Amino acid sequence: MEKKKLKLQYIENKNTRRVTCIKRCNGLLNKTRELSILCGVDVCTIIYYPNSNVAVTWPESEQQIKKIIFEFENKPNNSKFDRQFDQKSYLTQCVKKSKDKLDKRREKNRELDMENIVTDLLNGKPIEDVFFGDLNDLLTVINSKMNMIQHRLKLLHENTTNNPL
Amino acid sequence: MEKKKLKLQYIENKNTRRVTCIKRCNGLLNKTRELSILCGVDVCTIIYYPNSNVAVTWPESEQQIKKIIFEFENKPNNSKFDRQFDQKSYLTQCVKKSKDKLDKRREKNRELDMENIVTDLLNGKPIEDVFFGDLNDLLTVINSKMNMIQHRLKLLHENTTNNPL
DNA sequence: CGCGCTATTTATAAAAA
DNA sequence: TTTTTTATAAATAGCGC
Repeated sequence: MEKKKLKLQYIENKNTRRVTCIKRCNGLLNKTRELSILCGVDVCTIIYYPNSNVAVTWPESEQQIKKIIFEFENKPNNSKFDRQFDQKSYLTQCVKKSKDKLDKRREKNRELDMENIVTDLLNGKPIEDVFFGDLNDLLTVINSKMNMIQHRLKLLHENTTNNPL
Repeated sequence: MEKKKLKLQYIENKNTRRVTCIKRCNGLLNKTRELSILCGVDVCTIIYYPNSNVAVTWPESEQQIKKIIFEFENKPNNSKFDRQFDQKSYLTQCVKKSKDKLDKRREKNRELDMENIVTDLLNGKPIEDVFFGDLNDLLTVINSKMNMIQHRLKLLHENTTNNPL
């Protein structure tokens, strides 16, 4: 049943689309209900079935839906349009956060690259084939690995000494 | 990381609830977006964060949300309240459907019970310990298993004959 | 059509960092 | 506390009846 990874685009095949629609509508309403119960949040979901005049909703009661809509339309501090901070500092913050994340990713990628190189070496790749620029980082990785190994050996030793079973 | 099966009830622990809320709000908005894109459905989700005046929504644009709400409030054949059939026959139908489902479940459970008994027997439980009332069903299960085995043996034989690799 | 199944993907609870 | 990771539960695509 070779289920392929979801491509997020309009499903052209009519029947497939219908089936998916039914499944996902149920899923969505269920998720809405769960969020409401688990976290005590005011939440509503309204779905219009295509080519029909039928709307399905959660909560199911028309009254409750109207209450939530009413709140939405009348709350002064509505939605995300009204921030506690001005637009510029908000954006600055966002950019900084993204940069930090990117840096972490890069670091992580670099580590993984190094691990791959180590694996290649262990599999017989000659050290001469490693790019010169990688050698420094490689050394760092190897040192850190050595430290880990020594640390674990020490723990193991302590364990064996204290619990000589 | 023993994640237990979700108990659908208000999460008392404040921190747990907050974390769950953030995750599930994101999940819910994402599911809403996916349904909309995959199936081309008009759909919206509105969430009020607890203890705040902030609402998060999908679609994000206030204009689009208002459009969907407007539809909801003005469509004549709104929602499930307007059925094509009268209430009584609808309920009768529902009850019958549920009963059928229950019967199927019972049957399935019975099968699983029998399989457990077979397992116990194979593990050395004496046949005398099996309840008398179960013996008949047990025989049925065993016969069906035997048929399956014979069927597969047959297939295997055909395969070997046709493709004598 | 709608149900049930199952391989996979996705979501997420809880632990670790 | 927030973030990341990990392991498990839940959703669901594709298929057959």
